[in-house]
Amino acid sequence: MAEKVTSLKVAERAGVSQSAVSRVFTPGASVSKKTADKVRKAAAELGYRPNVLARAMVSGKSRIIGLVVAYLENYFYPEALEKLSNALQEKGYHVLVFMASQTAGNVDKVVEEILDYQVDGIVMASVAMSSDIAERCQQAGVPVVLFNRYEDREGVAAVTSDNFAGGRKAAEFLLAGGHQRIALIAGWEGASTQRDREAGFRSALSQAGQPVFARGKGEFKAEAARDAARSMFDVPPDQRPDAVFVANDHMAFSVMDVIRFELGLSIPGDVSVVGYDDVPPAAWLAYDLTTLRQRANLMVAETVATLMRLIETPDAAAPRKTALDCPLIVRGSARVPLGWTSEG
Amino acid sequence: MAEKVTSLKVAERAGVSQSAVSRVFTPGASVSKKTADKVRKAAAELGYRPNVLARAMVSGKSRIIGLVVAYLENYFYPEALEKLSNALQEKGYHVLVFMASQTAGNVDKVVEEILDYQVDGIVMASVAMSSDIAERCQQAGVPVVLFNRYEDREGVAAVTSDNFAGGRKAAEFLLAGGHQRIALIAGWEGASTQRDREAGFRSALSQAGQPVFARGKGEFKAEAARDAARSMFDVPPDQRPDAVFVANDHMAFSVMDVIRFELGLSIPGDVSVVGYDDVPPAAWLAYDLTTLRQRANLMVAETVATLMRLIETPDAAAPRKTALDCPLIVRGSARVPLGWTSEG
DNA sequence: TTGAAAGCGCTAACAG
DNA sequence: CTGTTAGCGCTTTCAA
Repeated sequence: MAEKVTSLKVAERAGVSQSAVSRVFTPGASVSKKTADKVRKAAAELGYRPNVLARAMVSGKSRIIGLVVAYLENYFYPEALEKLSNALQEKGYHVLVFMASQTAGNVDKVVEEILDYQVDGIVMASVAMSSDIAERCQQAGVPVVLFNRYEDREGVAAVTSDNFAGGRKAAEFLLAGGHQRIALIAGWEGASTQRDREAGFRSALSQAGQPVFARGKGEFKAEAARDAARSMFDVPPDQRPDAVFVANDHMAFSVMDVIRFELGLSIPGDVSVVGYDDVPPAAWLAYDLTTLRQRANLMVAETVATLMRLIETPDAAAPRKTALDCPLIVRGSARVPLGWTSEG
Repeated sequence: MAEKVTSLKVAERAGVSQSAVSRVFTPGASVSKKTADKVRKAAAELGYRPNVLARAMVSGKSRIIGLVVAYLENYFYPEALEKLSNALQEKGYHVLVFMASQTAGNVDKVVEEILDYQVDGIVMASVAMSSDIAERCQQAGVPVVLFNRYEDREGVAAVTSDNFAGGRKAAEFLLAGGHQRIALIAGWEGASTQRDREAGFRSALSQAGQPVFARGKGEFKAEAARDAARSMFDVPPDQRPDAVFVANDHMAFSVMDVIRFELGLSIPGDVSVVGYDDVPPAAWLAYDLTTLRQRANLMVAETVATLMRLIETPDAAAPRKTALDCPLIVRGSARVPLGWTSEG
């Protein structure tokens, strides 16, 4: 392997000082065109590129963003990851990925590791944050943005969709469809998204004077949702819900599989199903799932904007919590009330 | 934000030299238990953790692996990414992700950026590698492993499944099922995976004296596959294939949608479908897709092993190309020959 | 086993 | 505008 090409080598070849080389590669530094040309020429000949790590050390800015994810089985996240990585790349940042199982201590450990890399910021997708760790980041001066989760606690920025409103819309749609026995398969109780979706759902239902006919625990996992669906629907017809709101699409698919293929019921003939997220498979015709769309584009854009604001002005006002509107995408998995059209 | 805690601060508090602190945090360095205890105590009190970047600068090892991906819509990759990241994390490495569109120059640019981070190795998933860039990495002394692709060129390590054998199995299964008009929807021609799958498929077919009844271009994209399926199947019954091998699951789903929901044909009654990858949705009952399983676990394990070998012994023998066996998973989307059982 | 000293490759004042 | 001079926080000789 060839010798390492340093700025010093380039400087020698170009006949300038080493700092001149540095300046040429530092946007906004003052260099004469003549020097710049000489340096660029020498750099090109040598194949020189600045060492990002060295730069990070002295400048204190690594241009690395740590990303913690725990849940790539939910296809909302690959999409988000892709968009996030692209958006950050455009701003000259790169993403260091850390997988975290939702285990208690694990996330904390992972965040410590992230901090070791002197990241400029952290995005936590679908993971909860202990206050210990929040403080640790604060004290390290590293801004954190929660993605698709939030903490009630002050001072932690978060970007979500408006899950409460989304839950309401699901219920309203089912109500308008004339359903009488509306059930819910909930996600993992530890998630703010789950809590808000259920709260919104319940609020609309009770406003209409209807109870939640049945409630299953899906934990945001396909397996758990399948079990929940079995005990919810494998019952005599008169005890069976005629509609179910499933707290995310990932679970909704396995719920639909149980309803149609294990129990031989028809969707939406016997049961209407509404999901949440609008991941790509929701649009596949075999599912054709009516669902609340989380707009990954917008959520990512807002996340990046928030992060940049926090990085550039660390002493800014209290970090913002954003909740983006969440359109109902009407497809074929739930009976459509007369005259109702999709919001998407 | 509190002051930065450096090894020097810890040294002062522990009453030892700064290098003593360094040694305590360097596995395998020689320190007395007494010093170690003092240092650890001081470090804990101060919340000290070594700065990975500084360490990387002097040691030349960043413990960062660059990962280039281009294709997260194919759900084989999120799975692989998750497993890869986990496996690497266990070995004390972390993954810096770079999204690359398959555009010609783009990958090269991305790899340059990766190199700027002084990564210890690079994994390229589903992206081709120009020989320019291969040389660049070589000269920078950074080992590269191709994941789910290979280059014919010597000297580039690669991990794939045995796509030729897989293609053969697909054909043999369809043949054994008694199909007379077996078609193919191909992936992107630039990919070695596509070429091998098709070659294997053709080899078994011609060995049985059958032609490829029809061939569509799916490009590994759902949209393209949909169009290909439309023109392949929306024809008079006697010109219609009775079976189709689709070069990956991602495309197979949209092909199935066209066949069943747009054209009202039955699977496997009118048409048998076989895919490739065995991504999670292939097991969802609404698709229940017979497919060749790419064992992400094994592929990732092999990738990590290869990478570690290359990192630890840079002057090792010519990098290895591995092709892992690929079992046929028999489900309901293709007619099952009598007495045939799944390999998975 | 330990401390002192010399950098890793770069940026950021500071004079000139 | 440009060169000189200090480091960034750490590992690693080299003597002691």
